[in-house]
Amino acid sequence: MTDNDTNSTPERKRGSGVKVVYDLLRDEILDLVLPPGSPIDEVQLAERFKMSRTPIREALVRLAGEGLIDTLPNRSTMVSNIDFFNMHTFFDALVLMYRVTTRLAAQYHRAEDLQVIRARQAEFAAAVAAQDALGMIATNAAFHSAIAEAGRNAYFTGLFNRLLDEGRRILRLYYQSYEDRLPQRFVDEHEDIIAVIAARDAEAADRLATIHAEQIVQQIQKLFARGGKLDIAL
Amino acid sequence: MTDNDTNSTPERKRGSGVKVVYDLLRDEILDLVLPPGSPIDEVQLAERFKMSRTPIREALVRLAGEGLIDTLPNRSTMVSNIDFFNMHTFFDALVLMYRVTTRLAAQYHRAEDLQVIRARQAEFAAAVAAQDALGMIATNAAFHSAIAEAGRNAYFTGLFNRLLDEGRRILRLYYQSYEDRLPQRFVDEHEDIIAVIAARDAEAADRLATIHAEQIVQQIQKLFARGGKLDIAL
DNA sequence: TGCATATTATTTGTCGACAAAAATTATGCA
DNA sequence: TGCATAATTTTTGTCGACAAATAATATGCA
Repeated sequence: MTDNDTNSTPERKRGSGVKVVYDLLRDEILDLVLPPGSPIDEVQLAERFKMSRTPIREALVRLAGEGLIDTLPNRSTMVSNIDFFNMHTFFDALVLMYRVTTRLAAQYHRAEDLQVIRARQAEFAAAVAAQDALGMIATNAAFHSAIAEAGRNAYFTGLFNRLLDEGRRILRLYYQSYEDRLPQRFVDEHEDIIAVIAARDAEAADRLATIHAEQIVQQIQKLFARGGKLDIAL
Repeated sequence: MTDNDTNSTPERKRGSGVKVVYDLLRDEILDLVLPPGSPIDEVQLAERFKMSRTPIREALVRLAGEGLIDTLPNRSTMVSNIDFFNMHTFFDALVLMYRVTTRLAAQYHRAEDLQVIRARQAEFAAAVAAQDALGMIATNAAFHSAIAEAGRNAYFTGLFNRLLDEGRRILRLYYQSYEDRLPQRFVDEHEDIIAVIAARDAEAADRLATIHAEQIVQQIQKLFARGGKLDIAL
């Protein structure tokens, strides 16, 4: 099965290889196309992407740095597991980042930020209307990520985006069982959040974000039963 | 100065190369041995560590993932700059993480955690007594990192350790000018923090951590003048 | 001399190959 | 047959080399 068939230029732009592999693997992991525990084979990926193992390995190192894959020293690499036992730490962090980023957005956003946020909200509403579960997950994350960007704190957006990624995996699990559910309320809450951000009301933003975040956390917790939440008043 | 002296086996354990390079470069960056803007030359590092460019590059990819170095696509790599213009985002994140990690430590710590924390505090006190500026910076970070570990939230400890790293660079700048200063108060405040953690008083832990964090922030801000702070009540 | 273009040099990204570790299978002995 | 040891296979970590991309330098022309 020699593959030097008719292609004249097997050329892809230099340096683009890692990004292609990284982006695709990342999406496949977050969408559970590669479920937790899936083995990652360098040689196999090299064949699949028609490149040597070097750029593949660089992409894997990056993914490992973000905790999306786990690498055993001299042995196998696999998609990292979802830590159900410590799920509460995820919820604690998610709620706090929802609050902080929304609050900072109310304080520091500029006019153009609101346009982006409203565009994301429109996409989310469209996904909800279309009953597109995967689309809802992705656009919801994009919506809140846009809010975080308006807050202009790279440390918070960094952690938050990571949490949203992990949430994408968890929600993917969730929506596999429930399919489509409780969406319209989220759309309405998003509108309220946009309003208080536009009004630069940091306290209200904090309050609404808290409610919004705990709402979604509770929905997920119904599935992965477990008690207690971060007792932090702000 | 050829150094293939008497050693028969120039062999270093397989897979250990990246860690050596990563750890050393990381320390040199955080201690400002490699100041922001320093060029990173792969070939030069390969010669220095007597290995090929492959493990060097992997170490660099990791460092880039943590934001410690910046990589221009097809061109040079250099130690990332300290973003003085957005220093307030650093302070906001640092204060919040001080609070959250200390609060969680009060809630979730175990007996053995306190032993570790007290050991770190002893090391910090020793560094203060010895007027060892570099030691103070490192042991102070280790002390708070140990508290964060006791809080058992990997998301928070991840961001916090990153902030402590960045703080190590900034403090290194700070202590270069002021040398030794205001240390005993920090030692005392540490003791108070340990006490409220041991008493499992989350509210007090939050309060003391806030004061402690803002204390250090204000000291640094005196140098890098700039107003405003995260207006978040908790 | 001043500037645009061409040549050279430097550095990065990618490749194929080899060796070390671990896993897997085979072999030998009781 | 059962188990310890040895051979084989598989997969990872490392290496040296080459080519593309950029920077630095040289060349030619007005």
